[in-house]
Amino acid sequence: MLTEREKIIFKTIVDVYIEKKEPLGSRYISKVSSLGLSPATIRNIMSDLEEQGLITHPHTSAGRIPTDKGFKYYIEELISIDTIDNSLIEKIEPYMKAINFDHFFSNMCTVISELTNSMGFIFEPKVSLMELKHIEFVKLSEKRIIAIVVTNTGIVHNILLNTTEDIKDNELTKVSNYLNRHFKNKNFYEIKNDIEKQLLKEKEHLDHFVEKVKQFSDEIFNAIDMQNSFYMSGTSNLINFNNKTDIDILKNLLKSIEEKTFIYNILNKCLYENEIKIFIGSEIGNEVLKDYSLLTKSYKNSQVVGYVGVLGPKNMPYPSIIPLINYTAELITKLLNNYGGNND
Amino acid sequence: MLTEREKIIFKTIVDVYIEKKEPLGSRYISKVSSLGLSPATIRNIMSDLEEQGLITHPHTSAGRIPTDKGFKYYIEELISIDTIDNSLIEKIEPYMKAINFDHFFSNMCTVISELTNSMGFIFEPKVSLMELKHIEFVKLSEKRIIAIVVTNTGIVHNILLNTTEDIKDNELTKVSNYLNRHFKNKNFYEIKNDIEKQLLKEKEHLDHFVEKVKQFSDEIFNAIDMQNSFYMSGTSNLINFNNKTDIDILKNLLKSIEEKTFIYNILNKCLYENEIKIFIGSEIGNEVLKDYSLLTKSYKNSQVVGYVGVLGPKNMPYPSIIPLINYTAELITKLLNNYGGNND
DNA sequence: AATTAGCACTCTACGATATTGAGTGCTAAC
DNA sequence: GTTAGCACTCAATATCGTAGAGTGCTAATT
Repeated sequence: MLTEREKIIFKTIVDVYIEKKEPLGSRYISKVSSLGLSPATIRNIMSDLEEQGLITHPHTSAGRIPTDKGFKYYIEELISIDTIDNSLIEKIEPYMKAINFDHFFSNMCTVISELTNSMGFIFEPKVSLMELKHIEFVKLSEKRIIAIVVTNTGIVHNILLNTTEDIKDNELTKVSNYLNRHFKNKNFYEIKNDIEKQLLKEKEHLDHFVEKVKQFSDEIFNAIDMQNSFYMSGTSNLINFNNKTDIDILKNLLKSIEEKTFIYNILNKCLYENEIKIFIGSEIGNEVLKDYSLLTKSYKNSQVVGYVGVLGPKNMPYPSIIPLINYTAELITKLLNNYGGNND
Repeated sequence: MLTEREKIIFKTIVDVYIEKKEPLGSRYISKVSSLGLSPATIRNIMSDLEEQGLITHPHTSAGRIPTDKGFKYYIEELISIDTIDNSLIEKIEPYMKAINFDHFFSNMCTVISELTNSMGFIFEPKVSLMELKHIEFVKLSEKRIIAIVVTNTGIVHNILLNTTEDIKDNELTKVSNYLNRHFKNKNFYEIKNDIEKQLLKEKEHLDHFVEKVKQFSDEIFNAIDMQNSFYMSGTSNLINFNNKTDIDILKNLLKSIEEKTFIYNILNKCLYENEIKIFIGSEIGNEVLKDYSLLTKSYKNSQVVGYVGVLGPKNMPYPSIIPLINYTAELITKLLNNYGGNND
């Protein structure tokens, strides 16, 4: 456990490090701190802090920097996360005008990345938890049909269907009417489970029809389940700092980010989490990202729907970024719920 | 004009430079070339080529590299663009399975970038030239409606509409029926022009209705016109080479690419071009891209619909990449025409 | 007249070496 | 408990020398 004085010194170290992004020496901290202690005393305290694993130094004659554990402690114990700054909200507002949800999500990514100087991302997985609002078929050509599915979040999915035979327009209308009638406002998980049972009931009268519905809906709901949308913006911010970065590491970093798999892995760990989750350096579980932090928060309808977050330098200004992510997640939640509201 | 011998030497220089990506000395070219000339002779020829502006050397004691003009000459005069290699086609095929057009376009970008070790992109602007296949409204909540528009290319657009009053479901159906009946298979340009005239005819009987249709369709067709989709993949390939790249330049490069404006500018120059267009180095018109080349070709329906291309190192293997881009553009053209075929 | 050998010259890349300065750790004095 | 002082460490930077790749020019060769 840290003494009060140690806490003050440690917080100063992290605060100044976040601002200056350089290792801090005892002389400098002594000057900057309000405690009026000499460099030698600061050195002793630093030595204690290092023993506790909160700070470290890159080499013998370098100043101290916080460790991953140090950042964690700083975030959890030493800073208060207040509400978001009003000036930030003003900067977000203009981006909220959007012509559809795709557009809205890209806008949000852009504004997050610009305000945080990091990479902003929004991930929209697990469509299974969404509810069907409307389904519609459009015939493109004789054997090509496009299925359009709107969920309660207002997001529009479309799936190409190839058929072996020419299906008449009125047949298609029958199928969509049937699906809309029976499955509207049910979530995809329920639909996939119920559809077989439901169809068995009809079996007696309409054989060919049942066959069609089954074939289509299997294809559609499986395809939608695989449609994870991933929006991101501000990748170039990741090479803002860290001027000594090896070009090879950088390439791997960009490749990692492009492939997104590490983000999927992280987000899987956050399933059903309500609070903002913070992964610092090695916690991200990716060697090339050891100098970065990832913050993410879920936005939701009735259940978890997706994630919004940032990936940025480990020494990002947490006290202002954390409220921003919280605010954005709430904003998206609010919007989705509004749009998908109870009236139909 | 070059002599036959100069052409051979010059082609050798470019070929080898593309392969080795290093400045070539006279000694090496002398060995590699089949002409059996001594380094001194090669030096004389090189000196002539340099006078013509086809090659240059980074500094006094360095070997020669082709200039932008040199690459242009090489592409236009010295290589034959044959058909695409079969092994490449085999690699593309697995990516053609897609659940919708978004998916298909991203797949194509990925495979292009992987096969060329460059950044692959597909740009889909100018929706005005597309034809309306189907329009449909889905009510999300009392004052929120989502308009879903399918074009003849099979691409699905959706637009959020905010209304001041609650519009009944059957009213919405009327509007969509009206639009589908009158404007199906017309292109967006025609629709925007005709809609006012067309509506005037109806004015007599249905006043409120006309108002609604007009308001909606203005909003919808303008919004779609602004929906330029830009797909890209393989950004990290742009820092593959050029190991001495300054980190700052790299950051600007990524930022440029993220903002895409330079690509828009380029593509505007290519409007209605049928042949593949090649921009080498400074021709791209962007300082940070002076060591890159951009190849792009339009894919099309009845008129130009979009562009597919790559951005990669200036010394990319043009003889294999050019056919690949040609093939991909044809592939997309074929697919779009198939899907949007004449049957409805 | 075209080609080539030979040589002086230029410039980068690389490694070795020295220097500077920031910062620590320890000890002894306050 | 705090501080001053000093020896020590190490990264960063600059300086220098060398090796090597390559050129350009001239004179010799074919």
